[in-house]
Amino acid sequence: MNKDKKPQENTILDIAEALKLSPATISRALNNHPHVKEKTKNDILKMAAQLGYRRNQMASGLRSNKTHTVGLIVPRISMFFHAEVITTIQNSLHKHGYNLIICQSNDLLTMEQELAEILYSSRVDALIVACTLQTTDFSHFNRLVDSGIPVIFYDRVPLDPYNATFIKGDDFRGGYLATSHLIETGCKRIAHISGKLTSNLYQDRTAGYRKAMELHQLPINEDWVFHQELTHENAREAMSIMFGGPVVPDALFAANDVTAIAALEFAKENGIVVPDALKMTGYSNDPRTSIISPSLSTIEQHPDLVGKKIVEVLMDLLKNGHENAELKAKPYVIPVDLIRRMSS
Amino acid sequence: MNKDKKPQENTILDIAEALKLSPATISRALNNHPHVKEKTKNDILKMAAQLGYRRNQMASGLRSNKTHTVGLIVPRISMFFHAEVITTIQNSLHKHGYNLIICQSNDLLTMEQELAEILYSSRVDALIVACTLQTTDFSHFNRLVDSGIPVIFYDRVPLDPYNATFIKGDDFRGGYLATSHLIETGCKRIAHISGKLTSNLYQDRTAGYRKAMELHQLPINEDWVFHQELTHENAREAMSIMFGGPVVPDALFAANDVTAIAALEFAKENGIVVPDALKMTGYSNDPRTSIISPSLSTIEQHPDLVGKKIVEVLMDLLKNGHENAELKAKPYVIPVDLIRRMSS
DNA sequence: CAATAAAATGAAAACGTTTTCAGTAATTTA
DNA sequence: TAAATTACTGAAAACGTTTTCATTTTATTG
Repeated sequence: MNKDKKPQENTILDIAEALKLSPATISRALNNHPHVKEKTKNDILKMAAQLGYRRNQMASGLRSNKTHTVGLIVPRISMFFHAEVITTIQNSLHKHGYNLIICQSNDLLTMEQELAEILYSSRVDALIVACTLQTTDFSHFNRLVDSGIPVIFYDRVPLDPYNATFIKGDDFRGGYLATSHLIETGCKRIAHISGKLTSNLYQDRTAGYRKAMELHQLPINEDWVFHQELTHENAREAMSIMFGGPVVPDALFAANDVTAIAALEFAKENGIVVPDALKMTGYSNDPRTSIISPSLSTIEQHPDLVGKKIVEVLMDLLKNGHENAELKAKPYVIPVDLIRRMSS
Repeated sequence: MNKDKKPQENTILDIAEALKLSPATISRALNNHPHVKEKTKNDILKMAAQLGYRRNQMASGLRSNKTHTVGLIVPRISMFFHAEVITTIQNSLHKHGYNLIICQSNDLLTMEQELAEILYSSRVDALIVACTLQTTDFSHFNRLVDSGIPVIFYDRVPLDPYNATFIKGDDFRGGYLATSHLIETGCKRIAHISGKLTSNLYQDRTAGYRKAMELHQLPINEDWVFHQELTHENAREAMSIMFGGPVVPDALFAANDVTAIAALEFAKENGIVVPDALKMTGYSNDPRTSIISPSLSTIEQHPDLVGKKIVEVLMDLLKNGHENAELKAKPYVIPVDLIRRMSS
């Protein structure tokens, strides 16, 4: 191993000196700027490799005001959907030569605000955000937006018109598909456990549910429509309320898989046979839904497509700046699909 | 919103000018350097807040050679264990004022090498790595180590003596616990599906298995010990080999949960009743293991403890430099626990 | 072959901090 | 009160790039 006193980094100046060229030329060659002779460029590249040169991102960033780093704020990376989206984003960004700083808000608004500040002062070139469920005010992103840093929202996106790009799944269609499917299998008394309506996700999924019911002229029992935090416990609670009554549902559309799984467990424990007595669908295609028995029907959100689209839009934004107003105007909607399994 | 032509960033110079002080003093105050008068410091802090000042990390990093950013290379963030570890790392680093750049190698050695290069040139202050299963040569990290950048390995760690800190689960004990448990429930013909022995993980888990068998004077049928890539398909293949023979195992210790789940599915499909005819344990406590029926016994690796320890060691390394040779000498081993469930 | 245009290179000034060294103000000591 | 400390502040030089503008070299044209 290197035993020199100073394992000094080789800089652009070292290359310049070795080749009797100016640092300016070296810089240009390294960024393959058009106006540098082919031969000199090759020489420079060769020498750079030989000296083990690595660009100092900080110096570069300081001067050019570009970090080649993108920030990401997400509620929790352990949520399957997000993990998949992140993976895709990361891999595609990598191809474009960008780094990704991933931050978790733990679904806490204060954390989200703090992270936005930090990423701002880290001078990320762009920011990708999946909001907290509580986020209804977006002023903590203003700083970024005002500074001309592209901010892209996905999945959980602003409800009010906000001057940023966003990419979302077709939650309305998802709700509609899930509910229609249950109706087609012959169910008439369809319950729905959903999240708080502060989030676009649940507004849309619920709207899809209502639309499907309406189209098939089925009445909605409002006692069977829940808007609550989608935890395991809340799901069991809702189930016990519904199945404690005189009339019980014959189907359940759960707005996420955690709830569906909890409901299924409750059913199994209480002798409610799924799918005979109760048919069910979840939402997100969490890996657990295919493992549990009976396996759960659910909605596939195509996290890979979401991730791809995010990067695609992002690169466009970074290249062409914000001139392209059209880009910001229209939200991108990623299609969803129903996955039929044993539970329905 | 700000409609000025230039929403210019306020710098340290703006604060200096506003307060008729020198930039040096501002810098000191902002880094609460001891030698600055309490009153001036307060003035400066107040003015900084008023001007909405945010330190420019790149300028700061360029000058001080510190980025306050830590790199992380991990095979896949969607693996439950890693997702949990990362979450803990991120949250604790955040408290210390550090950012985390998370990268996925997709379990590809070439990717790992490339990422190490990139993170090096991004000048991360430290690097945390969970290696690829194929990684047996670690020279791509030399560059970092030689430059004095702390490199910490966890989970999948170098086998050969390598000049870096590492933190691992007690895989030997995990293998031993799982196997002993199966033996205690009365099993005698215990099979073992494990990963390739190029990784410390499987070397140790297998060693634990062998030790337990030996201590209880049970013979090991080497046809029932598999070392293969731990995929769904391979697991089913192994099962079909074992259960195609004249004598069949009465227990299986699978070296990860994916394999255990696949094996359990195979058993269910082929009328092998778990746990009556076959008892099983997995490894990692993936959320799916508690959902599947029968629920799978497994080994809890305490990802939160792993994450905490990583950051603890890292901070020590960053503060005290590498002088503390003792730190590097001894590997940190995080305890594991057996979780008993219905499958055994 | 001169005149001009185009291509390739260089000199030097940024970018926003931190830090060394020196200097001034405030405090203590003799 | 002068001398010697100590506490605080400032001037200026870094850090390693990129970029503007000027300059030199090379190619093209009439």
